[in-house]
Amino acid sequence: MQPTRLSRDHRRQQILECALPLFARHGFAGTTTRRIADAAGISEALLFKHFPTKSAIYAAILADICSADPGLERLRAEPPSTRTLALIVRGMAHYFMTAADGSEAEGNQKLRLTLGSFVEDGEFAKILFDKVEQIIAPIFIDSLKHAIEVGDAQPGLAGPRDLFWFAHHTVCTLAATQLPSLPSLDYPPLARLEREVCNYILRGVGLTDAAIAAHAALDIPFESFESSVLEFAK
Amino acid sequence: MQPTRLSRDHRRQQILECALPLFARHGFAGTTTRRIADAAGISEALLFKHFPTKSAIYAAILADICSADPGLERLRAEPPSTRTLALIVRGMAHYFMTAADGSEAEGNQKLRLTLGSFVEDGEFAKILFDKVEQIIAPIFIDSLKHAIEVGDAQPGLAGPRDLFWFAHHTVCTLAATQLPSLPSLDYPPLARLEREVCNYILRGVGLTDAAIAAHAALDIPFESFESSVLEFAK
DNA sequence: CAGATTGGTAAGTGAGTGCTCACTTGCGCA
DNA sequence: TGCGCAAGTGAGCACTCACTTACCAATCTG
Repeated sequence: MQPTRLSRDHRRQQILECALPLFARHGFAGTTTRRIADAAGISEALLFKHFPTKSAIYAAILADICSADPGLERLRAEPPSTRTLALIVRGMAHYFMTAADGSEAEGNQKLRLTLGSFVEDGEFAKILFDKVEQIIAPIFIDSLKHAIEVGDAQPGLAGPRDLFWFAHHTVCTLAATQLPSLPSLDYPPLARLEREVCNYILRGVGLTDAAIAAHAALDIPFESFESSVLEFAK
Repeated sequence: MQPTRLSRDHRRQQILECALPLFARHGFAGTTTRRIADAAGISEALLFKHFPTKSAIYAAILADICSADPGLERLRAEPPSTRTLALIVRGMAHYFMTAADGSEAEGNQKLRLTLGSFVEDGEFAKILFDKVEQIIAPIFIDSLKHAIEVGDAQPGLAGPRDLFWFAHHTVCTLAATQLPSLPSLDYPPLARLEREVCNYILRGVGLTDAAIAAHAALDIPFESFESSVLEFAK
């Protein structure tokens, strides 16, 4: 049969794209180079002409995925406000829930790799979290501080930065329970669950019930975190 | 050298105990039967006289660990109250935090297996969560309902059962970030972090700041979830 | 069109995998 | 005391692992 001849960069990229779902689903040890080669439609030999070791493929995937979070950076320009805070929480919840839902989604595989990273050395999770802390956390923190000044929120025991991560943690495991084909926990339908967990988080963060109610109008259907941000940016 | 001759049950149990940390740290695919046999100080042949396959060893471990949660059932007799609610949340946080801390702790390995289960088929997580829902959730739910009646808490969008799991999710990922030898997130010292996250959860669950403050006295040092329960039971 | 470069593979390599077999050792009990 | 049987093993099975070697066949360059 005729082999499809690709340029070096294209082939490399194709290998990574084919390997990602395998590593995400079966972990590092559970993924063989033979299966990666099969998925990419090439021989193992060619695989090892592009990457010196199996570990190198894994590392390249983790590096790639860390530097690809489009749409989030748009939020950085938004003014700190209670509304922005509610929007971030809502967007975060939606992002994680859709990640768990669509088995082919990019977020799904990112979540799987993150959970796997916890069990291993945690390095991937650390890199990813560093990036999140730089990009999203500041807006959250400023918005929460603003909400406290305005009287929409009451200061709590934990600082805004820790509260941001607590919010993240809540939706992270929540999404994880819905990740397997057979969810580990029964929950109400996604749309309702999303609103429930937002309510919990906003309360936990210190927002008053009045402030939460005032921003319940945000409960418009979002297509994705990015699109919600775009919508708000109008 | 002289082999130590054990009875069938003893040997079987010993194999499981030796295999648990290996599966927890390296996953199913990453753990070899040779290493298990080495850890148990026996030959691979003997291993396969006790278990027909490697999978059977893994399954036996998961089954064992699901049915071993001492101390929790004592809580079931406690009267539903705001104080009990605060105690459960505090105990849950402490249980997860110490699980992440001590690398040899039983909770550590349970957490690792649970996270791994999410990435795989989620079956182990489902079994474990079913058990938790039967044992701990009811006390939490009754206590929260009681707190609402008494005026210590305000009803929220989510029902008590979902709120219980939200609380669990928060501490679960929190613990996961502290699990690797190199934590994925920097946090304040354990004792403070524990109080911070309890504050967040109790707020999220709907408790008024007054009620939370009233039960801040629970912030006595706990040795473990079990001991905290025992202490309260006096 | 010669020749160098590059994308690509068939057919291996030693090391290691889960698992088995023929066999030995030692304890409980008649 | 000696026999039966369970505990225990060394050696090696068939197979898979990550990774190499040796060799094509296109394409580019002059």
